[in-house]
Amino acid sequence: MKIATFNVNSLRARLGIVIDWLDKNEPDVLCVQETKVQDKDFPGEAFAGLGYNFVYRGQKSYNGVAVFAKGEIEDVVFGLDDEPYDEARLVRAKIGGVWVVNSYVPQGFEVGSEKYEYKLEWLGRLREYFEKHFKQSDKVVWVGDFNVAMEDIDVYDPDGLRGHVCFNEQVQEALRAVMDWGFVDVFREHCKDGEQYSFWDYRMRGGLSRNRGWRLDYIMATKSLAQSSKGCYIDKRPRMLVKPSDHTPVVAEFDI
DNA sequence: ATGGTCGGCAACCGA
Repeated sequence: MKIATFNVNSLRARLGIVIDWLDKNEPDVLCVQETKVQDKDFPGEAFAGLGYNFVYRGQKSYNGVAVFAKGEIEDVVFGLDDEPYDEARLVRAKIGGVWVVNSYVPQGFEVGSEKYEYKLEWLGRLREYFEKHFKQSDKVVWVGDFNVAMEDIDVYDPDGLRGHVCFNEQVQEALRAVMDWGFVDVFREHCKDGEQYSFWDYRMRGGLSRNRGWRLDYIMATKSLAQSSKGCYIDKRPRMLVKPSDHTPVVAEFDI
């Protein structure tokens, strides 16, 4: 099973890129974030034409998640377990015997702000979510834009960026607490190198050419599932296109 | 170099 995650920064603006990527890479599952489209305007026809099933939940202007799969998508539930549910940031579904959880973790604005506190609380609630709905022995793959870089090698300038809303000990501990429920960082299992990023800020001049990036997009798997992973890679090809997202896809293959 | 660029959507917000 090949599964991918991609923050598309508007599905409609990036529709051609996403369709082309799906057509060429043929993942069994693609999870996307920041679709930025209301459900009534979701561009589903293009994906149906490729033979993909899909579920989605969006809102006006911001957020939005979707899951595309070759197989049946079952037991779909959007959002966390209590208010605010944030249905446009989280979805779980069962696909081919694997539980897929697609999340768009709040970015947090700046340390000390209400949005930052919300981000920390959100990660805390996500830990409870996994405790409630799954067992560590289940095959669970948790993917998405986590808006946290875990280690120094996951950002281009750790000393300059330390304290950033996506790179400080507090958010790292919050994400670590979720991971400690029972997840393995599949990319890191296969690649110990630095300078392996999935996000480059549009505002950073020459950010991509100088590789001034962050690894914010993850594929996590429960231990039994991670043991079956054959590989994991970041696909930078979409960043070479005319209208790239600021993120790029991360892909993992499992021998199941 | 205390900046910069996107997308959505109609003035700024979010990233």
